[in-house]
Parts: sequence; C-alpha cells; structure tokens
Amino acid sequence: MSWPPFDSPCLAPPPDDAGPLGPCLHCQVRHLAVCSALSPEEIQALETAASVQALEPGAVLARQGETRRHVYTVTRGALRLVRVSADGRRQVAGFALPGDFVGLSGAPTHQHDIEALAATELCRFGADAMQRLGTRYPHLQAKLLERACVELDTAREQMMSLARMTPIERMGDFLLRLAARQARAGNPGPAVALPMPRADIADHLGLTVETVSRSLTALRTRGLIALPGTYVVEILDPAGLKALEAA
Amino acid sequence: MSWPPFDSPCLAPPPDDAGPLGPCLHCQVRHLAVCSALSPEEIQALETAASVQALEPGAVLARQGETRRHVYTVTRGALRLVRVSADGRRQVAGFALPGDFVGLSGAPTHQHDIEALAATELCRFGADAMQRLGTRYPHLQAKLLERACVELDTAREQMMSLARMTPIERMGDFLLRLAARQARAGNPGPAVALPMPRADIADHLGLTVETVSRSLTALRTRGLIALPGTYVVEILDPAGLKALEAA
DNA sequence: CGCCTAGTTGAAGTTACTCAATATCCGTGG
DNA sequence: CCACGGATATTGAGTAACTTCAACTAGGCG
Repeated sequence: MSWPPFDSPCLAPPPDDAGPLGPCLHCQVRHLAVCSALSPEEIQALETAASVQALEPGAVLARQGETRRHVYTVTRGALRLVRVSADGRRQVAGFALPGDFVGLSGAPTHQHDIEALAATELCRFGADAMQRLGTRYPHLQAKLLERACVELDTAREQMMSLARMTPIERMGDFLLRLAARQARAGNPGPAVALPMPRADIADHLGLTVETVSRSLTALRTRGLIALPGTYVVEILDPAGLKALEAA
Repeated sequence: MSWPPFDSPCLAPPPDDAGPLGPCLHCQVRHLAVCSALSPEEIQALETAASVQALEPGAVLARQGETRRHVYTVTRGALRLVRVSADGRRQVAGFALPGDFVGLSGAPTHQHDIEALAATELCRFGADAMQRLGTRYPHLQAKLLERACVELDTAREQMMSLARMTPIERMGDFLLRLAARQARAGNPGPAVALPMPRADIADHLGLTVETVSRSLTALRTRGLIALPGTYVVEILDPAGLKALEAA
C-alpha cells in the first residue's frame, strides 16, 4: 500500500526554547494557547497531562468500539475517521488535520476507526485527566465546548452537502473547505494537498470513486481547478467554486 | 397552514410544589438536574437565569444569520432546524424534542431557522449567562460538553445515513431513532408520533416527498410498520427495521 | 359544503452507480 | 537505470434508482 505524499508543518514553528517536551508538543500547546487564550498556569497543566504519539501512514490509532481512553490533538500529518457497516458500506466521517481534536464523543467507545493517512504526530491526553483539567480550569473546558460546537456546525454543513448537493458541488465544497483548513494551518497558496486517496473522498462525500474522478475532471474542464498531480489540486477560481454551491 | 397534531408531556410531571417558576420550568430544571446530577446550588443558579417561552405551531424562534443571544431546552412540543440555500434547496438539520438543547453552535449567529412544529414550550437561558454559569459551575459545563458531543455523534450517524443508505433504510433508521427519543421521554408504546409533515422528513433524509411516501408504503407492505394515521407510525417489527440498516 | 393544502400513486426522464477497459503512478527488482 | 508488476485513477457504456412531472385522493378549515 502506498500513501499520498503529505507533509504538513507544525502549526506554530517551534521556538528555540521549546523546552523539555520537544518542539511538536510545544507548538501544539502553543496552538491550544493561541486558540484558547489560556493562562500560563493552564498551559503548564496541559503540558503535564500530555504525551506525544507518532503514527506511520496506515497506522491505526483506534478502532470502532474500543474504549475511549484518550483525546488527541493533531500536530502533524492527517487522519481519517472511518465507519464500516456490517455489510461493508464505508463512510468517512471526516479528516483530522493539524490543529484538530480527535476522540471527542459522547459515547464511552470510539465511534470510528481512526487511521493515519500520512506520517502523523499527535498530543495525547488521558480522557479523565482532561476531564479533571476541565473541571479545574473552566476556561479550558469552555474552549473544548466551543470546539465541539464548531465540529457540530461542520458536521451539519456536511449533512447539507450530502443531502442536497450534486457530486460536482460536493467536490467543490470539499475542496474549498480543505483549502480553508490548510490556509488556517499556514498554507496560503492556491495549491491544496489531498492527503487521502480517491476512495476516501468518495466515502466522505457519499459517492463512488468513479464519480469523484469524473467530478474532478468536470471542475478542471470548467477551468475552476487544475490537477498538477494526483494528490494536488490548484484552485484557480475560488469564487466560481463557491458559486456552484449557492447556485 | 395546519400542523400535525403533537402533544408531548412534560419530561417529568410537575409536582404540586412547582414553585413560583411554574410547572414547566420546574420540570425542565428537574430534567437538567436528573441528567446532570447538579447540586441544589447549581439548580438554583439555573433557575435564576432561566425564563419560560411558549411558541405557537409555525412560530419562528430564530432565523438563520441572527445573533445567538440565548440557548434553550425544549420542555414540550417539537421544533425543526431548517437551512435553505440561496437557490431554495432545503435541508432539515434535525428536530428538537423535549429534553433537547437548541441553539448550541460554535458560530456567533444561528446557523438554521428554528421553527415550532407544534405548541412548544422552552426554557430560555441568556447565552452569556449560561457561559458565566458554566465557568462558575464546571460540572454544569461538563454536562453541556457531553451534550454537544452526543449531538455530534448523532450528526455523524445522520451523515452515514445520508451518504450510504437507501431511502427505505433511511426511513427505517429515522423511525427507530424517533421512537427511541420518544421512549426516553416517556412514550413506551409501539405508536410513534410524527410531529412533522412529509416534506420535513424528506428534507431531513435528503429525499423527495414522493420517495418518503413510497418508502413508508414499502415498509408497511413488508409488515414492518403500520400507519394508523398520517402522523402516526406503529413499529410492528423493530428487529426487522434494524436489520434493514445493517444488512 | 367546497376549496385548499398535504399525501399518495403512477409514468417518464436523469443521474449516478455498476461493470469493464485503459492509463498512470510507484515501488520493486533485475 | 530501466523494466516490470500491482494498485490507484481515469474513462466509457449500460443499467438501476431516484427524481420529476402529473393525476388523483384525503383531510381540514372556512
């Protein structure tokens, strides 16, 4: 099995004084701090509860049904959240990129398989430690809640996409969303990396691989995107893509 | 416009000593308390921040794009969360029944129109008051977070349904889910009330009204459900319905 | 009692899926 | 370094399924 090439930078470049926890954990904590406006005390508490974890492409972080013992924040790479039904139908609930939380759920067990799409690094927090921290630092928990609510909004957007958009519109929506996330993570350009194979996009958008391929071709034919490589999309006409959805 | 008949009981029957806040607020607070194992102090704080709101069928609680000033818990009736795109495509993100929270979102504005499907009563909390309460009572905020995570799980289930199920399977899934929610609210029987018209079910499941109608007929023909009235479904064979989805 | 809205049922038309063949990309081994 | 092999992606033709369009039925309110 070969995986799409994908290397994402740390969210915030590690400063020289990264400290004993190493650059990646540091930048993750910095990221959390930036997002949450945490106090030094809170950051210290987070750092104490965290540990770093690395995954090879294809590695499995968790399996559907396993007990949820940790929550994670992604610092590098990419993950997919996959659900497979008894008869083999596959659904990719989402992709986790640097800065995203993974493992948030109301259930005591994981609701998805969580698999690395590329070389991935995460910060791991014990679920109960996180809960204790949340109780001790309400501000932190408030940010977690906000994060969950944003995820909720995203999921509902995705529902709209699945329920009411044509394949081409879904593809455009997906690309714009991915571009926005990569922009937030520091990738400015029109080139968007696709860390996942076509099959994952298909299972994410409720389509077949063939339809995904045809949709990409259609967008290229219309001059909205370019496809310099299998796993790279250049967004030539963001406004045109956006217009697809609304129209 | 006429609305499906729907009357849901208060979650917990109001005791005689309902107090100055009235029976419905009382039972809502009791509900929150039961779900959250709140302390008397926390309950008192909640009651102080809350006020009751009633809606006629068809009344609009909020419009997409409006500033979110409140969060609500439903004590009676039913609501729908609707999103309409620029070109008129409609999506019902979900239905809120007694015991559900409404208004949770990561965005500063409402992401959906929120409309009453029946005579509805809610408890209203100021959004910032709620935030203050959450900071002051971490336990309460933890419950809110859990609630949001459960919503997130639900939304992802819905994604699976939209992406990978046939119309008949979606219909079965929807009915089972609705039955489970009504069971939790105290309705035990095989009879499930549909507080919404067919068009709302269609826009919720990503189908057309016609397909919804045909799916219901198909389920009835297979002996899985009965349709004693337009807005009532009897689930004759829950196992058979469940088997549809997995198969 | 009649109109109007909502729901059901039927026939035709699109659209995305399925099946099949070809092309391309990568990693491997000669 | 090039050639090969396997997997992934693209492209093409046919089919099934859902939607669309249309007619009909049922129920509620004036």
